[in-house]
Amino acid sequence: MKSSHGSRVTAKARTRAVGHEPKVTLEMVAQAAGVSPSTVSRILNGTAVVSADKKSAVDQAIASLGFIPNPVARGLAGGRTLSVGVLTQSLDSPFYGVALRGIEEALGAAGYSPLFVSGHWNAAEEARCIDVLRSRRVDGIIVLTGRLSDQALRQYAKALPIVVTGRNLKAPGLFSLNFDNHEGARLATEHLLALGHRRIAFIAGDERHPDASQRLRGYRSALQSAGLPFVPELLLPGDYHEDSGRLAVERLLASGEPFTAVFAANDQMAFGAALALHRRGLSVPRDVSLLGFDNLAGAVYSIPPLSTVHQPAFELGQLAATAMLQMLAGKSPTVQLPAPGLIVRESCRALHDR
Amino acid sequence: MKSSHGSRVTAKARTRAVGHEPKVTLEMVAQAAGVSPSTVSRILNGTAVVSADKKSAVDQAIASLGFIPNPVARGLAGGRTLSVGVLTQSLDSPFYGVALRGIEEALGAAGYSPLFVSGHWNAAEEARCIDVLRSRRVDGIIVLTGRLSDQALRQYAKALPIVVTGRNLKAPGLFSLNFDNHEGARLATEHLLALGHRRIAFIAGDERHPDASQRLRGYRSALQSAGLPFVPELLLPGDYHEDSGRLAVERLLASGEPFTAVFAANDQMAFGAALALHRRGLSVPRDVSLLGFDNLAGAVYSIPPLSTVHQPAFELGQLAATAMLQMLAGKSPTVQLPAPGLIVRESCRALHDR
DNA sequence: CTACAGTATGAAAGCGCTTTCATACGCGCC
DNA sequence: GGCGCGTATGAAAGCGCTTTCATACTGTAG
Repeated sequence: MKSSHGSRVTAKARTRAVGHEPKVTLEMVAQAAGVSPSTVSRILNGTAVVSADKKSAVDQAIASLGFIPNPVARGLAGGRTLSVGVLTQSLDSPFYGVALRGIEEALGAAGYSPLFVSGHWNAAEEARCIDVLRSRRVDGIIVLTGRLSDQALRQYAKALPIVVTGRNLKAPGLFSLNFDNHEGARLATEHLLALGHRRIAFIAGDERHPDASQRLRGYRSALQSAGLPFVPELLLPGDYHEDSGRLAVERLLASGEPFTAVFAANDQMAFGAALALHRRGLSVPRDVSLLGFDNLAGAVYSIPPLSTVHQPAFELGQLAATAMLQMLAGKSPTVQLPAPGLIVRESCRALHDR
Repeated sequence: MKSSHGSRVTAKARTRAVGHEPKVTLEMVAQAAGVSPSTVSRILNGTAVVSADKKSAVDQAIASLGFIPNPVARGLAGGRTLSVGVLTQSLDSPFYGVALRGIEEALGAAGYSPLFVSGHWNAAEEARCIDVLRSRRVDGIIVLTGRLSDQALRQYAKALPIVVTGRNLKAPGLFSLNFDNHEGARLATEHLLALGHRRIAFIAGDERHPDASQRLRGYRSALQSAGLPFVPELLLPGDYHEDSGRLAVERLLASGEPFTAVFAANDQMAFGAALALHRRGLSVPRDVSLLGFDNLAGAVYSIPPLSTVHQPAFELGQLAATAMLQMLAGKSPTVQLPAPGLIVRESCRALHDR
């Protein structure tokens, strides 16, 4: 640091001069209220009983000085940072983006801040993200799906409260919030069945995702309940991205396998499928019925508007955050996700022939 | 995960199993390397010259202990937290989501973490967000558009480096990164003009957004250059959301005003417009040509694939972060956004008649 | 050979808060 | 009335790091 023109200017003084922030500290509050810093801290955190008159004096000092506790100092001293880490897979996912919003809202209302990191569906990267979060001393971590092993998660939960979505595992310090994907897929398939469809293609998601395999099982179990055989040729692999949906339909069309409906394991693949159908001059729903899963914002504006299974992304985020808050407060989470529901729009039609 | 030979459990693994972090501190590193904490800190930050042998001893101690500096303590002591605040408007925006990913990536590569907050297009809320960020001692703030006044931004920049997108203002400690919306809209309009369209409707964005009004001006200036009159009836108000696009087209259709093309100031409104057209049995591009702006991920999979102006959201984020990093390093940012470009897909057709 | 810059390093003082720990002050009880 | 005990409060010790400030130790000029 260069010392400047003769006069001693400390870094601190300089920041003050430039930055407008008066930087009120807890100590100043204590002084103004005529009490000790410990007392102020106790009032701030409700850690102990203080006499009513001191409390009011401190409250007043806080108000008049405009004191805002420094979360960084708090984090160092107390071990709590009032921040919770959120491990998501990508920030720009149309589905998880909404969940993040839910998390932010619920956390913010409680004075907590979320710290988002993206694992990009890669266990090693996710593990690195968790390390970042822990080094930043978050008070807890919300894990949105991802590929970390249950084992790893349980491990983390020993050090820090964890809320995880898309899994079913119980462990101390660990709460999981799961959506009934099986039921959702079953519902969707039944809808198609009820409309008279018998040859329903299914575009699956990556089977490493538990939710993807659950959806597949839901499809199969609806078929089975209807006494219909499972036709392997109608099961197309996908990866939850648009392009895999497009490819799947192209392959299906090329195979010559007859079908009257396509059920995609998520909306993004349904969008891709719609494009492939459109390119072949096939109209939805006249020639082929199309059904998605997730109820993304875009589903309303696809052409035609896509029928789909509603997955409550916003609530998912909100509830995950609520559960975390409950754990942080030492309570045992009680939240539960709403049941799946079908959203019927215009992409499926009833078959009258056959 | 690396596999260890045999069934040996490392000490680290064992401590983890107990749920007790090793918590290596700088002091332990110092001790292990036989130097003082100050020296370790100096090596970590490159703040001063240290002899080569001590440096290597420290480096080795760091590696073998697996030391990770505690950002919280760093933040308290040094005033730097290696985190930068990002004020976005909503986490689940298809456009800004991508920008956030760019920011995360560029920041992460430099060891910084982003702290996202959403202002929801509300100046008061944005101001509150900025306060949160400052109380968390971020080293700088990236502001993605928003409604804060230039004045307020300049003010903030006195205390903290600021990078802002979607504006053109110069101030000390403030860097702005702007996309040429006017040119983009001009380009797009010219494209329609070149295809023979003469009655081009324009669905505008909220005029309070500088970019929205720039796009409108681009549209008008292209019209003017072509010697075409500006028809007020063809200018429809919108708010950048899908539904306003739908409504705009419905109103336009109801008005009876003839038109052969619709240029929406962003893709989201174009999607809404497409739906309204579809509902009226109008085909894109056969009956009406449709052009968007932004080149959202969904534009590729809309039906038909939407021609649009490419706005480099990812680069925008990346470059904003890079600029911030440069400012943080005491340099003056040099980054610049790429020029607008038209993405021609299948939503516009050439007019041969008339 | 002493004196004086110049350097690498260590000791120590914080950063702003939380949390023991200790102290003084009642209070009821035998 | 002395003893123990519970209670409100303050003093002080950290949390893990950065950053003066001071100190040995160079090397070189006088």
